[in-house]
Amino acid sequence: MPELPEVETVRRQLAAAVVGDTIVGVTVPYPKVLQTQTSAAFAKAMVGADMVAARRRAKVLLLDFSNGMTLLVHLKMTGRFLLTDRHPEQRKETEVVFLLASGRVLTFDDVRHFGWIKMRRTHEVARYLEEEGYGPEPLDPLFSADVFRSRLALHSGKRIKQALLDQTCIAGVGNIYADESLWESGIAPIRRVHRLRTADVVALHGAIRLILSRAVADGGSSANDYLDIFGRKGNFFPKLQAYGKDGTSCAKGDGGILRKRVLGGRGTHWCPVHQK
DNA sequence: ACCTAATCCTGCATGC
DNA sequence: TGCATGCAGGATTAGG
Repeated sequence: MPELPEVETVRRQLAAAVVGDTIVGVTVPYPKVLQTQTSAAFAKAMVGADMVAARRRAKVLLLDFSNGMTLLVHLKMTGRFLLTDRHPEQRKETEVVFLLASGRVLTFDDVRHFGWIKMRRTHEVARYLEEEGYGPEPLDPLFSADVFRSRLALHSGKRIKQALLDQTCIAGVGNIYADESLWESGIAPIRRVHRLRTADVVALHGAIRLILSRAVADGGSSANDYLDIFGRKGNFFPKLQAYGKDGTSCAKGDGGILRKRVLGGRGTHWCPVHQK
């Protein structure tokens, strides 16, 4: 399920491979994915537009076009862009097809139809994001432990796992990297935020940045469905130490057996020995 | 203020 | 083999 590292990987690939190309045709086999336009209006606006930038905020891709519009794309769990040299075989999960001037085809697929695409004027995107209230970008150099502490203070009564999943607290962290960061920093997911000591916050801050940057460097994790725009899996999955590791012994070497329980509706994995 | 359940949706794993 | 069940989950929302 795409989180910051997976979305960032897709962003980089689109920036390198698609920016500069021009959309020459659009079809929308699954119009419900478009949250702000009809298929006809969408196609009319996009045909002839050049992709001029691929940005990201939280888990949202921001694709800027020369027509002054930006596509905001959320992959949710199974959304994916796929870039191919020639027109792909028809797939029932394909939601949007972009024909490019280069002759290549970019599709947006989503088996579970959770993802969405919105269109906004590029100059209004900053305001849109402001209204969504996303928290700081964890890999931003300005995201210090102090900033993290002040964000957490807005969620003081929650369990730390749920604060990490709240995009208004910190942006881009999802279920996998929340569990990994808590495992790395030795904090139990059920801990209340206001019970965290400064040293805990500093450790967690460092763990989030370390793990997310490593995962970005590895092209993300393919735990279930994630594929990049070339249909390849990410390389970080084998490096996960907590997610999906329930029943196995803790890699910290403390003799703990990782457990799993549902917390806030999300499968949560942790080591009962070193995570306190 | 916080919690859980339901919702959206399909594929896959499990169990009988 | 085939059928039913449940589980996975990002984010939002309704209800407790």
